[in-house]
Amino acid sequence: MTTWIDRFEGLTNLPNDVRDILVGQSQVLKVPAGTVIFGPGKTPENLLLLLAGSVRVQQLSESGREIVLYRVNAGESCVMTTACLLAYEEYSAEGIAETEVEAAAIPRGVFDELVSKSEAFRRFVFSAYSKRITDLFFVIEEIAFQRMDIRLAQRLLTLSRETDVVKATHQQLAAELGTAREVVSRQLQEFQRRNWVALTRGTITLLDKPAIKKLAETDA
Amino acid sequence: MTTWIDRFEGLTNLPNDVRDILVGQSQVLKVPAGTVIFGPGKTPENLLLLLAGSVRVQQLSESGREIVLYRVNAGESCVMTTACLLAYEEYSAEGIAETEVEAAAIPRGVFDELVSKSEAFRRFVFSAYSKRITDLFFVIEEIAFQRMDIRLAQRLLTLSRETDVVKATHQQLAAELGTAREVVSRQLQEFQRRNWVALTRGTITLLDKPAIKKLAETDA
DNA sequence: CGCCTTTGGTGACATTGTCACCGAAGCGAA
DNA sequence: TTCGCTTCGGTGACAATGTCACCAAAGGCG
Repeated sequence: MTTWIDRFEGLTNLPNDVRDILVGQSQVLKVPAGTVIFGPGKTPENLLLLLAGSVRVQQLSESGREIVLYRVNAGESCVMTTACLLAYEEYSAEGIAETEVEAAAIPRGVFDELVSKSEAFRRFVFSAYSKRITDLFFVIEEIAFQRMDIRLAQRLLTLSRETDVVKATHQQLAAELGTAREVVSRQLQEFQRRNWVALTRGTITLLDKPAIKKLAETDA
Repeated sequence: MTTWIDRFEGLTNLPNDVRDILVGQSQVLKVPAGTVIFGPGKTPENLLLLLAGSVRVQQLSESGREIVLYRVNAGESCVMTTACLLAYEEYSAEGIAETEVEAAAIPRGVFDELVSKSEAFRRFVFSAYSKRITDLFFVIEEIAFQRMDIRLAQRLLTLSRETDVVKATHQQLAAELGTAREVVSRQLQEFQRRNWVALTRGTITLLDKPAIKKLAETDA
């Protein structure tokens, strides 16, 4: 029998008893876009394994500025939810459903039981943690050492996916990169001047992806 | 009987059988200052629990610049070593013994066994992961949003500990903060002009800690 | 249509990063 | 000791980025 489990690469080889626990004790749920999955004052009770949609994890500073830390996509687990369960310290990050999200929710107790019983599940969990940590290392390196025009080019390519359009305000792009709106506006104007993009209110159309890609890969 | 285990807050309540495994299957070792504990091309075989000394974890960029991510102190575990064991992706961080380090080394297999058998040990491990992740969130927030003079003031206070002296070159301080030497030099000159510090080759003497502290806590 | 909110543009300025280059401080060997 | 080398720190010019105040255009809504 195939279940949602098979969508997770790290979980395909679980023994049957573990699969049964995972399927039987968890619940598949849907949350609408915009839902705050976790955040200050909102501790999740479950570990989420994303079946569809994506969750944006971002940091809010006291000064009101934001920065996107990473995204959790279908087939990945949101380990911050397990981290939150322990709530080591007050954290200031929050996770928001960017699209409608379908996920398998594993209650805390079941999570603990699975970690105890299954080596494969342990691997899955620790591997997810490691990935997030290396993601954060990457974010730090980008912020500290990478030029803003290169980071913006990279982000535009990421956000456009297979299309040529990015639906986002300059303010939202600034939050993606942890910078100020004016900086994004100026960079986009420069890209426009080079005929790389067309700008309209709320959307950036990529006219010359190869050129943008070339900049994005500068020194990478 | 007291063992090194009692130096770890999260491990004091382990059942006896788990304690026995931990003590019997691990090895206490010492490494000299400057040893690279883990890093690109150097995968550790053990989870380290620090009994004495400290490990500096830092990121190297291709361009040759560095930034200190966090430090692991006595009583803490170096979870990056477990992350490395899984080696999700190639990581570019490295851990270096800042002082002589005494640590309990838990082999990979024993670590896995303990995670499986003991709920308390699981808590300990996940709590350590959570702490590191929140540490990294903090680093990101600092880099992205905090002024350099404030960050330098904070770092000087941290590095001086109970003394009034920081033994470090401007270059080393720049690596602490992920900035350029010139920036550190200029900020220190400004501090000197205000009679907050005295500068000699390789050492910064803090003359007016309260004033430095006041700056460090600006808007905190 | 007119009002209002959101979005983006602009210039001035502060802060931080980069580059090229220099001089001073220490260190070791002759 | 003195010479020569390396490391450390200082400096000015400039580029890139962040901040602030303010304005104008676009779109939504009654």
